Amino acid sequence: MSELPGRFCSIAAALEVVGDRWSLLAVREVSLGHHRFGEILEGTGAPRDRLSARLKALVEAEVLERRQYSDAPPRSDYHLTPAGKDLLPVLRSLMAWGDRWAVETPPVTLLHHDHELRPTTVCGTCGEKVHGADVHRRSNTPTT
Amino acid sequence: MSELPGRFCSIAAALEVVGDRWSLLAVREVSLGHHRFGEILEGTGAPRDRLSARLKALVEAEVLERRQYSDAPPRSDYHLTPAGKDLLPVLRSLMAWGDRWAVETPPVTLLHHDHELRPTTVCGTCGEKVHGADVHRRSNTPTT
DNA sequence: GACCCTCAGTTGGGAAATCGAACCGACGCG
DNA sequence: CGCGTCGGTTCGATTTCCCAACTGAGGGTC
Repeated sequence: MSELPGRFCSIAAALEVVGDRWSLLAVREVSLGHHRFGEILEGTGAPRDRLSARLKALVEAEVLERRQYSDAPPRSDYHLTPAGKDLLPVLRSLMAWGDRWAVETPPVTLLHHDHELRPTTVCGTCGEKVHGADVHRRSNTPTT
Repeated sequence: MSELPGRFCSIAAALEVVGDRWSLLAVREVSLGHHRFGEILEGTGAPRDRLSARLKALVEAEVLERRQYSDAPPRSDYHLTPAGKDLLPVLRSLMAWGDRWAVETPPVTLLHHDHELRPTTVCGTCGEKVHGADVHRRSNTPTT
């Protein structure tokens, strides 16, 4: 992780890992069950070399795991690590935003069990739905 | 919005708008109450020209609004539109991910009223906490 | 009015990332 | 042997990015 010029925060840190043009789309493809290079290539539309580099970086960052599933011919596929699975809420919120503000017709709907999923953020501590006005920042408590 | 080569989805559409290196950081700065160009510049660490271009694009995409608050000298500042405010859940989930997987020490804590906010995704329809295994995709219902 | 400062950009040129297309090597098939 | 597939890598051209310098409108001071 390089020295960042701006304010340090975990959003910037997260974007250092998955903030480029293709990473999140690659994670989306893997999460959709497309594990092989060619599938991810087609699903994302990324150039081969970019995808190759990104997958390498995501494996390095432990977002994806590369598994060799055949020796002859040598074939491997990509799977989500725990960190990768933890990106799914990010993808869901991004998709919800895109549905609302970046496309005319939402192309897919997520199903939660048998009904529509409407992703909603609540506070894990008190269970209450989160409204922007209720949230404030606290500097890191310097208690070592 | 250009023609995308890969699978069409709202995640890709969202990333077309805010998927570059500086957009989300700029939105973060504005959401933190830093509305002026110089503040956003310092907070993000972006080059001036990049930031200028990004802010222009975000205004164009109706994520930010530019308001002239002084004629002499001509000064304007940037505010979140409804679409911009709707990005806050994305930022929160990204921050939660970064806290967990991209930094050692979470530098800030969000407060919900007077206690720690732990962002959690629930289904808005049934209120149940969302687990990845419960979520499935449905193609767009072609019912016009 | 001369001088210097701030703020919000714009401009220019070089460095770096990105792109599409072509190529490569290991293998499988007939 | 010749062809096709899969998963990349390499190449050259294009695009984007970054940094530093400049602009331009105005303000503050003497």
